[in-house]
Amino acid sequence: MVQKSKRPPSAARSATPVEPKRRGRPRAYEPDVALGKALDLFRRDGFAATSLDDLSAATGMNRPSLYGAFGDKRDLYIKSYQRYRDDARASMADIFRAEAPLRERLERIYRIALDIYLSGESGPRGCFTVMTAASEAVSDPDIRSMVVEGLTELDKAFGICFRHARERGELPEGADPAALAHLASATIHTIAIRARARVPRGELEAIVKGAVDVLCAAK
Amino acid sequence: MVQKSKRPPSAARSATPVEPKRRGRPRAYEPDVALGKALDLFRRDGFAATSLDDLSAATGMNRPSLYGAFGDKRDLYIKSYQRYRDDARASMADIFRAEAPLRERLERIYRIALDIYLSGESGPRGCFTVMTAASEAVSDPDIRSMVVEGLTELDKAFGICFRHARERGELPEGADPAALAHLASATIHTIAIRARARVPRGELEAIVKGAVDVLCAAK
DNA sequence: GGAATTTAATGCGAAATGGTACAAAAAAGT
DNA sequence: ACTTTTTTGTACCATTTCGCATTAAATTCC
Repeated sequence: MVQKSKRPPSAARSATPVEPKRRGRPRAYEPDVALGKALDLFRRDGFAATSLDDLSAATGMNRPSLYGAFGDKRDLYIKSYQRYRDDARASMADIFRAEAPLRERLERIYRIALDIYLSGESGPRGCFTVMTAASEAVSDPDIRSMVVEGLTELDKAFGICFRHARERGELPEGADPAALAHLASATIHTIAIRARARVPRGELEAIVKGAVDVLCAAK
Repeated sequence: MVQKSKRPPSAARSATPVEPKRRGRPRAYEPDVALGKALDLFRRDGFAATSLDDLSAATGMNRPSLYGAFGDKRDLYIKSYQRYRDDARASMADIFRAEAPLRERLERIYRIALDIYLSGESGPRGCFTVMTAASEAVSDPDIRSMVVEGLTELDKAFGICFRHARERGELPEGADPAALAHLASATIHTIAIRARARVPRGELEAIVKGAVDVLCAAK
């Protein structure tokens, strides 16, 4: 009894306009909700320490249903990670796309990042990529390529920010957008790690402020 | 048959001058060597995915011996982590203590870091703190305090570097040593993560170079 | 109402896991 | 030679783990 048993009220998420009248017994769960619960668990405990029983309890689906809906444990892990990346990308896309001064854009990105990393009922959940996916990346090529993709995507988004800023005169001509972008990504990574170690938000914000100051005043 | 069965040739490590004639059956393993093997495993697979059988096979000790020598799995994990931190600290201590120009010190630190993160027979081993300890930190207060300690230790060491550099005129008066130190730590963290995702050394070195350029030319 | 279809629920089973009991082995002391 | 002490090696136990086979339930189509 984890999920609410509402069925009629349209779709829970975006791309499910009208259910086209399924044939057999109706599902007792909403896949998107279940995937979100699985994501939370994987993010908290990692791949190995999360059992199918845990996932079953959290999603409200019994194991065979889980298996039928998402495949085996690794499939579910990968789908969870995809979902995490989609969510994270969506929550940052607007800011990266917006036309705002460099400092403001950075501050907003980092605020979002802190929200993501620090949320969680049983302690800060940290970043999926940093905390568990990177570990799996060594031995699993598929996860590895997702991690690399995520990392370079962030680098590129920051890179565009800094290039923009340089063009607008917010940064001197000699500034190196790629290097600054890597430092901006590194700041994301360092606060993800520290958040997981329960460093309080105030300290993380101080670290972010220092980083933003340096990045906005580069050479 | 993992460890070599040499007994007489003095001590393998530092603080074991002369064995004072132990009473019972002699050990078939050298604790330091065994701990190193355990460390490698934990670093590669994390806490949950490393089984006592794996540890037993890698160390050449059977489970009861393991248990007797190091305690239960968590004890062994913590001792492995302590060993890792001791080793890492030792390999960087000289550089942090040396009187050298800022850029040179940074470059040497990062070279050591890359050596540590990229070594490993079955893929890059990454950083213990970043890859596995931080994950455990949320739920285990002891591990958490070790992680926080390690992070702040690195911050402080970098902080001293930058403060020194400012006093010597390598950095302008307005430079903020603490902020720069956090960025230097963040660079350590980002290369640890990327190394784990098998990003090739060349790319990591490029990231480091860019970071060093920015940090040495701060405001 | 009955067949077809899709899902839920129960539960099995083989393997792995963390931990330990217990006897045999190897050394030192007497 | 015999006891004492310490470690090894085998085997075991209770639990957990993942995956699936099978049966029961709920819905649509005819």
